[in-house]
Amino acid sequence: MRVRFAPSPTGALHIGGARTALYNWLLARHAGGTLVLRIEDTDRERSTPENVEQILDALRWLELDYDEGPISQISRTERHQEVLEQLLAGGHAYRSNATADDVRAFKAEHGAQRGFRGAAEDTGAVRLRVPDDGATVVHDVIRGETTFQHTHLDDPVIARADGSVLYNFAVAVDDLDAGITHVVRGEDHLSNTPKQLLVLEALGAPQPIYAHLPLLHGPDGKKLSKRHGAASVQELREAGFLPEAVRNYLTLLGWGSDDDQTILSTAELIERFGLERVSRNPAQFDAQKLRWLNGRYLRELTVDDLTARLEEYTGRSGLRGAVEISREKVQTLADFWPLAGFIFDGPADDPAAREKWLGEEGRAVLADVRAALQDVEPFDMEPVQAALEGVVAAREVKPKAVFQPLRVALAGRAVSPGIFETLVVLGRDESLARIDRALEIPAT
RNA sequence: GCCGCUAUCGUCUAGGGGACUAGGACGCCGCCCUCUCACGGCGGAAACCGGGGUUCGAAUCCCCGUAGCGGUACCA
Repeated sequence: MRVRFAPSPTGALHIGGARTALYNWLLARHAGGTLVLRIEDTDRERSTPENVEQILDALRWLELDYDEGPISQISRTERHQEVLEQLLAGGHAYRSNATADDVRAFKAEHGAQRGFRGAAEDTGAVRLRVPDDGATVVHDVIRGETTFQHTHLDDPVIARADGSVLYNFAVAVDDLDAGITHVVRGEDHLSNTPKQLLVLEALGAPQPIYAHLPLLHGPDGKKLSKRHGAASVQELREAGFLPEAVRNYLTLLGWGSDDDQTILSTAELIERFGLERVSRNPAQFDAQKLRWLNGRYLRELTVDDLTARLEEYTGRSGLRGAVEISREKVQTLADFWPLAGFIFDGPADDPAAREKWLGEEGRAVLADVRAALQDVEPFDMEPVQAALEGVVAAREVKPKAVFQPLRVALAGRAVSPGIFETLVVLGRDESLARIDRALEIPAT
């Protein structure tokens, strides 16, 4: 099996493209086949080296490796010209100066469902000659057979007047030369497939096996964009998702295992993925579910691993203790700092929390807490907990009445990791200092 | 307009003529756990687009309609 991923470098790698890459990768790894990476850069206006680099970077982050390439389509210009001449010489293609207006006029005259046929000229763009009769049938693993009547097809332009080739021609030739056995790509290419098939047929070449994947949409059914949470791999990364969780989630968008299992490691995905079970309906990207899944993966990591990833993500170091007490409470790497940053940067400023918990009553409690913590020895979970529970018992109040004022004193907010854990991570000196500071600030 | 694809809970899906009073997951709601927020556990609400067929019997097969999406570029 030889598959390929062929993005065009006209922007960042979008989630839909990432899923296409992932499916091809899973297929190749499952079958012990070869994944070829080809950069479809025949649109020279929109293709940039920066975009190529971004795509490669996204694939690296997703940990999707390829076996051949990246091959630039532009680098194959010579070969394209050769094949073009071959088609021209064989009468399968012709030059024509017909414009889009000419095509429209033709249809106005012959009916909209009648495909455009041009007359051969000495100059102009190169059009592929579509037979007048018959049909081209696309055999698709996912969709079955789709028949395209030739009479409905326009003679497609396969090379511009300046000689540069167009997508539907280049893709057919490149897949052929690369020995691609399975073309797995988005459904938006289904309608173009007969054109590519016609090129192959004119060349007397065999057909690859096709599989057109359902498209991905945003929560509103529209094209995926940033306001849906993320549209590109880069945005996913910045949002603090783990590549392994993204692989799991993206695979599930359009495919389900036979037992409908949700959490599947990459090894399991490789083991179980197959084209037969790919869905035919478009799927909507659901950032909520990704978050949940990401949280599951996050909690599977060892503290050391998670710490390393968070230190890379935040650019800070010495995070281990804070990570250890926060991991139950975060779903993404991005959730960590808002929750635990106070440990390093000092208490947050939340007037509402202060007002609610550090009034007269709260401060009185805090004073007791301070006294109780002062002599705790050692300053570890158990003794600290015992000391605080002593305050609760002595004051005959609900635990919350003691813990919340303390929390606000330490974190500046009403939400934080567990209070005993937080105290221990901060240490006695820092904890007492923060309590003192809270007591100094006048009640509002 | 024309050509084509698709159609099960809000979302991702299981289902491939009787096993369906339609299963799972996210989300949502309730309860439990509980120092906040989470995590975890338990329970609940929630769907076969509409209409015709075929059949003893359709979520499952066929047709029509409708809707969504894609293509219709000298874009990819």
